[in-house]
Amino acid sequence: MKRTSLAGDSCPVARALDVFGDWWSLLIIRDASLGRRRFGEFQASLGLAKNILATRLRTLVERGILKTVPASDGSAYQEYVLTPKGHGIFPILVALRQWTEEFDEHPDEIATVMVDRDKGKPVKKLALLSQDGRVLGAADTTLKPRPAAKRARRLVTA
Amino acid sequence: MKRTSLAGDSCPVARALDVFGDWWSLLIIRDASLGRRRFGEFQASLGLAKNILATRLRTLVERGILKTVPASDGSAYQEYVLTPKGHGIFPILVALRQWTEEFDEHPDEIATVMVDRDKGKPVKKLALLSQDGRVLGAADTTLKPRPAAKRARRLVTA
DNA sequence: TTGTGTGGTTGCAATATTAAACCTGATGCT
DNA sequence: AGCATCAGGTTTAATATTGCAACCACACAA
Repeated sequence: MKRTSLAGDSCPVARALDVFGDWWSLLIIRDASLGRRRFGEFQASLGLAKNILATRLRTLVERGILKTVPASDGSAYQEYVLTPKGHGIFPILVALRQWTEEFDEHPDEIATVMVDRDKGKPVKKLALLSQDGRVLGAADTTLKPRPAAKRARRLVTA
Repeated sequence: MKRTSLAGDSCPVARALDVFGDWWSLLIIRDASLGRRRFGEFQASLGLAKNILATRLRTLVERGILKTVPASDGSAYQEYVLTPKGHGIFPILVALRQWTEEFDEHPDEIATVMVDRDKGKPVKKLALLSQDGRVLGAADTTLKPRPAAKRARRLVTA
């Protein structure tokens, strides 16, 4: 009767959620992407129980989202930093942010705006483009079965 | 000792997660965006317990992500469809999908590819652009305090 | 070497998830 | 109309996860 795992699911959305789709993981990742690195920083920032934080950090490391490195201040402690796989989550954070900016009932409670570092101006909305450069909305897309490509090997060996 | 709510948080990422950041909601929304509408369809597709599905649907309706409409086949049952606020979640689903496509260890287990309906070709990666059209990565962005604008009213009345 | 901060682990109470049984109104069949 | 069945839930009870607080070990500072 465990919480059902989505790890084996064929839907890529479900597979992503299986990795960091729980209540806290994305917030930890957000904090990490803001430069937080230490256990105590995460705990203070998120206000979650220490045991929960400990297990989340452990599984995020196991799953290759975070890695531990020796503390940057020379002390014997360790720090948690994003791997490339973890940095790849950035667009998801942006998408979540932009959804709130557009649809939240109390946008005045949002504390920050994402700006480009160079000019300091707010970024544009994430754009989904076709290969020939058209902007696509949900209605302009469909899902197709994935081309078999590598899966063929299994059939060959069978 | 309830599950801590993120509703009042000032971070837009947290606010979004508070609305649909639990284990099942995003998958229900994904299904809805694929055209599933009926309780039984969701249940069969997701394989979750019916009581959980019932409560999730109820809260998603309460929060303005889904709305109920009379069944499209003329029967007396109701169906669940996305509101505009719900359709706005589409980019988040795309971002999750693309993360898995890029970083999953077993990409061969992904069943589908998102293509543009016109040409049938895979869509490009979501792009974050500055106002002058440069492509931005995480490192090219910062967060700035939100311009006070409407918040001023509170200060005035104080 | 005594004290304090960091980074956890452990135990327990509260809450959430799950599966399965049950219920109710709608639909279909004759 | 009368009966069976289906869609869409609710209820119940077992199990799992969360949250809090107390505890612990090591690092570091005086």
